[in-house]
Amino acid sequence: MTGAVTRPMRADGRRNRQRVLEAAAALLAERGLKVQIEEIAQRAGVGVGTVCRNFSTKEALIDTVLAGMCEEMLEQARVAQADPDAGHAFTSFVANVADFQARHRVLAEEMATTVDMPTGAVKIKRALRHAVEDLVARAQDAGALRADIGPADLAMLFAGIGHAAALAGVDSVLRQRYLTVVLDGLRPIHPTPLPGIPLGFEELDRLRARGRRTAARVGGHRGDALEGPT
Amino acid sequence: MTGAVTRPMRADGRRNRQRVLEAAAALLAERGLKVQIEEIAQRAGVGVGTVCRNFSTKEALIDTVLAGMCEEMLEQARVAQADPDAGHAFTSFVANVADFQARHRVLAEEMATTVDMPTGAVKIKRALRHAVEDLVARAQDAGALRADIGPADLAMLFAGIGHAAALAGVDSVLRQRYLTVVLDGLRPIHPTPLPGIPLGFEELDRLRARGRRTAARVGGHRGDALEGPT
DNA sequence: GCACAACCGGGAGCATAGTTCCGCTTATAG
DNA sequence: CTATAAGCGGAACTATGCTCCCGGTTGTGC
Repeated sequence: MTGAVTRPMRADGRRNRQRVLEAAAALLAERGLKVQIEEIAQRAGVGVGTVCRNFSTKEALIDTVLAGMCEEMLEQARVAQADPDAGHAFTSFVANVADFQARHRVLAEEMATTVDMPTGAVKIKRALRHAVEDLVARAQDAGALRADIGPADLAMLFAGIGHAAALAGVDSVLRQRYLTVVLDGLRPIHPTPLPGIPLGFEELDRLRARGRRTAARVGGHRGDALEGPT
Repeated sequence: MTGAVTRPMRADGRRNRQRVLEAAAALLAERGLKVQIEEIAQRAGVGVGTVCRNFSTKEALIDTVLAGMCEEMLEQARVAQADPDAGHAFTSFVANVADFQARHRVLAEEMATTVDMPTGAVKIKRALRHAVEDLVARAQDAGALRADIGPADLAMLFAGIGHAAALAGVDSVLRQRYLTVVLDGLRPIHPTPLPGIPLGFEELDRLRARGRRTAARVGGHRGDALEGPT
């Protein structure tokens, strides 16, 4: 499958690649998509050429980083699935994802502006979806989650929470506040029925495929502008 | 006060300026911040030169558009304030803002990525803040809104909702779903107390000022993220 | 109707950021 | 130890998009 058999790749090369990946992850986490290749190279202690040799394009690099993050999330989903208390499994998973998003600004941005999952992360993505479907279904069976919510609804809400979390930045207390509000809204005791029907991942995909065309990977370049409706 | 008295500005010039503003608003709404000046010019039926003469820079143009949007929001806040039912006033205002954000992708994006308020919209912003504070306080007095929420908390949640709404795109039903979830979470009947204290606008400002340039320097703080309510 | 200057269009110029290329360095095999 | 080529750095190249400018057009006052 790999060319590794014929040529094991030089040791220092492999090390550098790893350092680039780490530097990229760190910078993407704290600065978002607008980091420059040169910065990443500098942080990794290599030249830009090295970065570009390992990752033919900036997008490829970002995709690789994101794929790693997806794997991490999947792992958290697995942990949650192992929890015998379905309600707790669900809330803790949601909390972990929100926390994760807050720490990794890129992810939040990605989920915000675009939608394609990158690279060969397709497999991971599918696994993640199944895990989420399972967590949702079990939480609903256990009466810990309102029944009119679908797994993809959750994905959308994740995006929203992650967004608020990103704004809250380092303040984990604020993050918890908003997470709690949403979780309260997801409890089954609520009188207000949701309009429409629970959203599945297929519908979400269809919806996104349609609504996109404006989604670019490396979005706005501008640094500053406006504040909210405060 | 203005120089308008002495020099009425040529009629066609004024008309063109207006058309540019409208084109910009439309394109920003549907495509976000990454629209190009040239596109705007084309849509307005003028040359790029005309755009740049009226608005010295792209940012200035966007700021102007945003200022207009803020005014619109303020108007909606006023309408809500006129409602004698404090609870209904609150929910309808929130719904309007979410809807507004969904229709104007820029606003959502702006709220997402940046924070500085542009232009001389400062006055409008202040008025908007006071209106929101009033709406929140009255809703809480009326027992329609949980007491441990501050007006700035709301601003943060707005951002989250707006984000989810932007993802939902044109689908207003989906928008309604997520809005309902959050509104349910904001009801006062909830058992889960929110951590921290209600967020005021001053704290929000401070937080934002800090968190912006000082990028979230988040190492791996503890392994266990947020805990589910109970 | 005429003169003046405000306004217009769109191409040239400039800044930014990603990608490519090439001569030098250095790990690795024999 | 030497030969070889993988890997390295960073300058040059390229592409994109905002801003400025100039020659022509057109509204406006007389």
